[in-house]
Amino acid sequence: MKKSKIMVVDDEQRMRKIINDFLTKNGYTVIEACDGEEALDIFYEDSDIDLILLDIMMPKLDGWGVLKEIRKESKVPIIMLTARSDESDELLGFDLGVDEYITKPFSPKILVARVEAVLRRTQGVGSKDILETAGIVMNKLTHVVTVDGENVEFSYKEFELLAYFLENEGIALPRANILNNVWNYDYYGEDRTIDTHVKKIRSKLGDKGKYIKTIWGIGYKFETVD
Amino acid sequence: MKKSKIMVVDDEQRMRKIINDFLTKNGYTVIEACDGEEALDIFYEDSDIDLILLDIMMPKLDGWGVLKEIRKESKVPIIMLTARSDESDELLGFDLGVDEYITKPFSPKILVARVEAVLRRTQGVGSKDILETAGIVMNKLTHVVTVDGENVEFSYKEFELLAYFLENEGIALPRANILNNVWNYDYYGEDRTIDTHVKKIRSKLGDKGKYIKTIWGIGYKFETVD
DNA sequence: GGCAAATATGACAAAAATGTGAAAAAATCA
DNA sequence: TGATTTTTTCACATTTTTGTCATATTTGCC
Repeated sequence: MKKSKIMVVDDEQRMRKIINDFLTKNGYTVIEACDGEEALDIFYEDSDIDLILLDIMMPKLDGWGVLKEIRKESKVPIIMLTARSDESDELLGFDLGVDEYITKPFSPKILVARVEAVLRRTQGVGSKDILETAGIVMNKLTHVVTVDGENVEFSYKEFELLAYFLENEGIALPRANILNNVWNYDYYGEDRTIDTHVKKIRSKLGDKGKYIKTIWGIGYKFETVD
Repeated sequence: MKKSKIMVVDDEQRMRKIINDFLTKNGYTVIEACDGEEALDIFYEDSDIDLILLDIMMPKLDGWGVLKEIRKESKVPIIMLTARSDESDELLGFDLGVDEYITKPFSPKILVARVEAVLRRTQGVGSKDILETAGIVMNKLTHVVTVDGENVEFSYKEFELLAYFLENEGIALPRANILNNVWNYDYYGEDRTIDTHVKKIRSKLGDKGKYIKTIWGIGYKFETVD
């Protein structure tokens, strides 16, 4: 299996080194960022980061800021590093999409165990090939989609686009992002092509077509709320 | 059943990676050695190796040397990788206790088939030799296919391709995957060759040809649903 | 409400992918 | 070697998908 790439964001050089060493020893590829802004820069540059270890207390942009920013357009798993175990912090974080907490100081074993657990949870067999929400089941392996158990045919592009929506459930996706992720990078056509595909997907989804919300002036968002 | 551990000995990094990938994909544990001396070191260290894939041409200590050395004290099954099919080499090898030969370049299927055959011969059990679905029966050992009891002739490539389909029943197979798994790794021909073979297989399967579904923009899928 | 901008929709044409038959190339066999 | 079989390529027909456009509708905002 491919080595997972982990970004460690912490302002203390020593802490970064400790974490880096342990993760590297356990077969992970590690990238370091020393503050929130750098973390965002790296993240936007390098799209294949599998997990982020994020310290809360940092200069410039703190962990919460980074978290919010990233959650606007990605569901990459994030583990927060917190100095003390503060319950209110944790509650806030889970709402914002934190996957796990590690309280400093921690043992290397805990670190690796949590990282592995989160990665297993997020990229484990099931979650990778089968997307499921609100009665819509997409099987990427068999390339079959069922809506409330009924088989529905999707063309290649439609399939890819719907998959992208489901993989980013709850996230507002600007047209530019959609083009970048579902179309080839060398596609220079109209934005509006997306609209046409969305139209077709909505109609094929029947009742559930409404879950593809239009975000006026931005793009679309898949959300299973009425 | 316990995963078999296989040691791959070859000086070419690329070759090791190819073999490693395919064996790992097929559920084996793989250990790599990049020359004869390293192979012996590893073998003496790690006593529970179940099979060795041994390249003949290597610097320092070549495949024959490793073979002789290991045969002094072990009967571990050994498959030799040879660049060309040289009969005198093969005869020499069988005398020295070679279990099988694989001539480069080889297809992944051949690799896995030989490995499985040797392991079966040496450790018993195993049975992935007969594929059967919807009235189509393929015997990989005898290379005989029957459709509803009627014998149908398939050429080598057709047989391999159909077997690949049956082994992956229900899974959408991209053309690239098909090429990688059914053709040799050094095949750089057209995608469309697959189409031609599919055409022939479909016609030979008669009614059941329809079970090879076309997945537009992707490739094919074998599925016994109408 | 009315206006401007953005999105939805249906129709259509362009583009892309596949099916097919035949010929070329390669491998195999006698 | 020549003949035969298998495999690959090619050209063209066919099918499906995809993108664009014109028009209708909706939305945000004054």
